[in-house]
Amino acid sequence: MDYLKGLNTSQRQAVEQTQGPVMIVAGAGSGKTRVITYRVAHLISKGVDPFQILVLTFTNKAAKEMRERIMKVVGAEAKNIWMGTFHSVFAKILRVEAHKIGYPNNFTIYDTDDSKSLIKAILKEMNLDDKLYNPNFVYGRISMCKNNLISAAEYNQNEQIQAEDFSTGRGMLGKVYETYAARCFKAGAMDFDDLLFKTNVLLKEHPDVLHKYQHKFKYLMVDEYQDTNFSQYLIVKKLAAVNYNLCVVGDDAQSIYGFRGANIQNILNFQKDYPDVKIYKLEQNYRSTQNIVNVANSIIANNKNQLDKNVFSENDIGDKIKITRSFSDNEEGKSVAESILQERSNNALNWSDFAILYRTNAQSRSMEEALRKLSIPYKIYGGLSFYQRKEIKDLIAYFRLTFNPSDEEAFKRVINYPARGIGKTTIDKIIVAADQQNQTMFEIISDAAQHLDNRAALSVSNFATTIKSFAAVAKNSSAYDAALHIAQHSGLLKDLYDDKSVEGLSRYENIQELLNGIKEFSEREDIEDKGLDVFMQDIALLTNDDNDKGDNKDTVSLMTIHSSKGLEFPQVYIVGLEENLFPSQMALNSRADLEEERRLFYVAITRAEKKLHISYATSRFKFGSLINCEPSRFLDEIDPKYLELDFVKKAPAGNPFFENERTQWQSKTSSSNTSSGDYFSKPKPPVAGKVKTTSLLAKAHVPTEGFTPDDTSNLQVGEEVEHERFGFGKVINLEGSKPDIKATIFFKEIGQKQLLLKFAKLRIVKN
DNA sequence: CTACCTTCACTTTTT
DNA sequence: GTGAAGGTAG
Repeated sequence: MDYLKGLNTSQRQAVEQTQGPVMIVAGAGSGKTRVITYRVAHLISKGVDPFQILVLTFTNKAAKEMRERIMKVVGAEAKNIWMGTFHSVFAKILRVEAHKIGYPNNFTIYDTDDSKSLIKAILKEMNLDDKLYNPNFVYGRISMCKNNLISAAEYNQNEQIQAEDFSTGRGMLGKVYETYAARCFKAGAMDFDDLLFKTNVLLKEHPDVLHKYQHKFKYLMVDEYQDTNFSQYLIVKKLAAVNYNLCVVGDDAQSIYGFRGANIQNILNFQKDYPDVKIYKLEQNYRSTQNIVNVANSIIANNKNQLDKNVFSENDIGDKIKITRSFSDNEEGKSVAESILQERSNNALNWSDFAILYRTNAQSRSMEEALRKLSIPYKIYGGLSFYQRKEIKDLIAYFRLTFNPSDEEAFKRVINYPARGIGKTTIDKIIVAADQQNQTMFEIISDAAQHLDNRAALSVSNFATTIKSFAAVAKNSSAYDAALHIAQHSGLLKDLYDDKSVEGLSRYENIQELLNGIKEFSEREDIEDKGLDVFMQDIALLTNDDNDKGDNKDTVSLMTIHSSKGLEFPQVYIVGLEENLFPSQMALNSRADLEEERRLFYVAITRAEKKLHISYATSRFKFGSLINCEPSRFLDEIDPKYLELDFVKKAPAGNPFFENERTQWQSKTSSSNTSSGDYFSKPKPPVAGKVKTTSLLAKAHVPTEGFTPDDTSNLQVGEEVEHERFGFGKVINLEGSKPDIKATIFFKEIGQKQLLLKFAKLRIVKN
């Protein structure tokens, strides 16, 4: 057992304790992944069938990485382990069992956009104010309910919830939830939360199914246990209730998904659920310097609610943590980019040794700009994933509709894209008819003549025929052939091809890339059924990093702190340490939220191996206008002895961040303006006050009194006309023939315009 | 019905 | 500053 040699005592104990409940409390950088990897390898080497091992992770990235590492130890057998995110594993199980709870096994998975769009539609149909019933709020509320296993029926029966809703004027929320659930069901669709919620329903209502999986999975492991919500907690608890071989791994200090329903109590209370649990603490950090670990500890010490542990490092003491102040977000980007350039050449590092971490995706822009100006290669992780791009979602919507014509969101997405003359009025009629007849929208258009007048009925039933023909083609073709056929015959490919703008070109390329991906899938030899329907099944669960073709280019990494979890870099820059940004403004209302932000900062700090840089700006653009920023309270929580401030010669007594803010800021500004070698456009001094844009149409033309449009069918080039809003102008060209004559008119106030004479209301000015 | 223009909301984080 | 949504001219 070679692999056991490389482990320290507690790591090794955790690996060898394969029976019964086990909790591993793993501090940051303490070799957690190693332990899980070896524990699984150990199980297999002891003769456990990989098919009986279930490993649940939180992100696709973690699952992928772990599988690769296990593969290195135990070889190809690792492929047979059940390993994946909660969502993907239970989606896979539901694909087998869904019919037992009334869903088709080929159910669609609604992503967040689909869910919100459905909620908006429902609010509109119910005539509810979408300010009061903000779709984001409603979605969050429904999501929270599902994560806590509160069904729509229970929601409506719960007096406390009802009272609360009525008191805030949102008495219809329960009805919205109910309708939303019913519409998803009707569409044969599950949203993200349903994948867990319905798994719970399945296990509860079908003891035989529960029994089957309890016996199938003899060993369970859950990574990032601190991030589980109640729904996930209960699934795990039920599945483990026969064999009790449940091992959970986590770090309460790194619980950062509370906003998504994660319940930190799940890990804090694990011992209560399993009194005979064996607990192992991994406290030695192998990743970071002592300075970095100490800073992280000094931050997290400000939180109250946590498991007792003492993370330490025996690595070098290392450099102090460098704190940089800039006067604007752009300046911050510049200083980070310059610092990377310098650190790289001083220490002979690669670009990939650097990461820039931020609180919100919006912050990436100023960083990107600065990196680009210095020709530093970078890659942004997260943000809009490939599969969330409009054109990709459009094509996938066609696929979805092909296999599940009930899919309402896919239907609405493509019914009139590319344009086929089916407008809002027609769609509204379809919705009403579907509701009245209790049929799906697709059923209505399959029988269009019944519900619509001639012209609309024709275009709509053509659409239905097209989709049905796709289904026929898909049945007998490989995924790639089917996908290509659909892309072509839906008109989508042509529509994108015709768009020669820069964005249009990139959209077309994206579609090509998706098709290439499907082609690769079609050519895989490890899968038997290579139909497009199989390719489609989990596409909603895929995220950005699943599309990476493992191209290990040497680039600086940019990402949010959330997506950096589990990663490590020699040098880390954490940017935007400002009040209302980090901690986020949304987190200032409760102690629990603020503690979560602090844990987030802890996660960020502990990504760094050798050197940590922190920066903040005293002003930044938000919502397009400039605001002033104060340094984050978290900075004050760091013991100054670990810090190096590059902007204060000698740290003033007391709080080093607030003192003399103004004078320091001014000296920084003037010095940076005089510094040479400026690759940047002149730093713009922050302009106090508003930036006003003057609208061209600010003052509309006031028509001459008694304005009445003339008959313009015989209008001639050179004549002067007056338009109600555009003012006075001269006809400079006429083209086309009656009644579709198009006139080019030069208006004095607003410039040239093209107008169709049969519509335009013009008065001919007589000289 | 479509195209364009104006307005407004948006920035927490992800499966 | 950006993208979606709604309004309105053609």
